[in-house]
Amino acid sequence: MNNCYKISRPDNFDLNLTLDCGQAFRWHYKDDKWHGVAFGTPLSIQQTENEIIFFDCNENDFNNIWKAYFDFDLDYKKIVSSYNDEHLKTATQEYKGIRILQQEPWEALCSFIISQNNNIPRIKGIIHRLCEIYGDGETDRKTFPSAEVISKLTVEDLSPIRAGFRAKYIIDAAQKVTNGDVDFEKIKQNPIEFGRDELQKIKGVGAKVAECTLLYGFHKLEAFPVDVWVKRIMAEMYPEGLPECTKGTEGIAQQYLFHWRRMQDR
DNA sequence: ACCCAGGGTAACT
DNA sequence: AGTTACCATGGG
Repeated sequence: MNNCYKISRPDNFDLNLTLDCGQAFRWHYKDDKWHGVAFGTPLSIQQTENEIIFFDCNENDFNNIWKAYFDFDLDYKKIVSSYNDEHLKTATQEYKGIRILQQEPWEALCSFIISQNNNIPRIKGIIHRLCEIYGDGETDRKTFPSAEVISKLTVEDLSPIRAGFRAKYIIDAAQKVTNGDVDFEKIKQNPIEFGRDELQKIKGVGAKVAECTLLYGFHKLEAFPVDVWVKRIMAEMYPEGLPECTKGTEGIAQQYLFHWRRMQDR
């Protein structure tokens, strides 16, 4: 239980920014560490100047789960340095180290259904209650409940999580994922347009939720979620659209711009 | 009391 | 095809 696994800190990786930039909702910071659960596995993780320390984690867990989760195999330095645009240069320098997590598709889908017309603190609260009630494991380290489990619930069963009008959407998503109407394997294997159509079969999933699911759950880096903040950015800075240099990694550019713009209003 | 939040749906013109 | 009220909930 006390074993930990250390790596030297990768280029362009900042744990605090990556876990607290509105892409994942289950991590919380306490006693100099981040605590969370992904792929059914709890983790505590700490960043020092030169190292990343994974607590209660062996080499297998690192290689099988966390290496991909934190996207350590992708060269962000190279991608970000290709952004020859003034706003993007500013955002990527000021918030250097944000990465796109590779979350579980179902968790990403469910989380961003909950995100609609909602704010981040409340999204976190709803997801926390969902996991505490229907996930497995110890308190505060519960797994994210599977689509199969949620597919058998009713709107009344979900009332304690206080998701409001989104409860029926969560259940519809769980049922379609479980019965095969929405096929995650096909979304993985096919071009992004397929995933857009497939995910929007679900009630309560429109363009924005689909883009978030494709970006954070399927690592489709060309996905480009447009929420109220990105809408402001586009109106204020890119009335003609995103610059060419972001082609293929629009989702990464979006994450930097989203966080940068949000921080300006506080 | 009013407005907003990592939106989407349905019912209007 | 393009607008608009409404949807639950909670914080400012």
